[in-house]
Amino acid sequence: MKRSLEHIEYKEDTEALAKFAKALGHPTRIAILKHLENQSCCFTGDLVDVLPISQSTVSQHLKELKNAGLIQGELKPPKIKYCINQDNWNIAKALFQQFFD
Amino acid sequence: MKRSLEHIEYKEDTEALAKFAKALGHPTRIAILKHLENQSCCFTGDLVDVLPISQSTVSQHLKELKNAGLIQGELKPPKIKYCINQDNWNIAKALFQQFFD
DNA sequence: AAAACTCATCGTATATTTGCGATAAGCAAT
DNA sequence: ATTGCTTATCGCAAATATACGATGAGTTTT
Repeated sequence: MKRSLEHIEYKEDTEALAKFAKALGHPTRIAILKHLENQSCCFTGDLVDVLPISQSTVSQHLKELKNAGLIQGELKPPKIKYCINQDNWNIAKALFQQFFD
Repeated sequence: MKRSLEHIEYKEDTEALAKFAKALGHPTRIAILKHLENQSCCFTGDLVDVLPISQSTVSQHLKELKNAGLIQGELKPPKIKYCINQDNWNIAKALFQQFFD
């Protein structure tokens, strides 16, 4: 980008929807969320077993989903249990529903 | 990416949903689609007037939405009339609905 | 204390995305 | 034919995203 200063601004809902959509914009992350929907929760290792990518890459995708607010991690030493963040999930759901009429 | 060969494969629905989500993953493109939903159709110039970015950038975003199948362009010389592609829109809608339960 | 296990982070390489101005392409009107 | 209008494409620069192996941090078990 040439214009690094001055962010382009949009309405709050537009930004929020785009942010959620962006987080969903990779098949690995869709696969992770689908898995979490079934299992309701799971550990990172479970995902590494299921997905055709390395552990570090899985971890990175989890981080992005966490940043977007779609999932949350809970410490269950020595593992970490990931679940869908229901509050934000419902917000995302509502935004997409509204968007598609 | 280090592994440029051999694409990682996911289920068809997962790939399709991710592709649509990726296309929606930018506020400008959300804004464009929202505008098209209201107006049902519009010209590129209308969007350039409304959006805070240059004409060439608007054109690029339109191209991406077209590649994703979410919109289609119709020649109305000397302008181009863009509309939502209802068929694919409905497919996307169904995929998101199903995804969010 | 040491070894083992689980997961995140770092460093790196490459690909893709985003944005702009400039230019080209297509058509309409003069 | 030339001009003007509308939109796409090109060429570039900078930012982000994607992926990996290696390493680190934190626990648990031995």
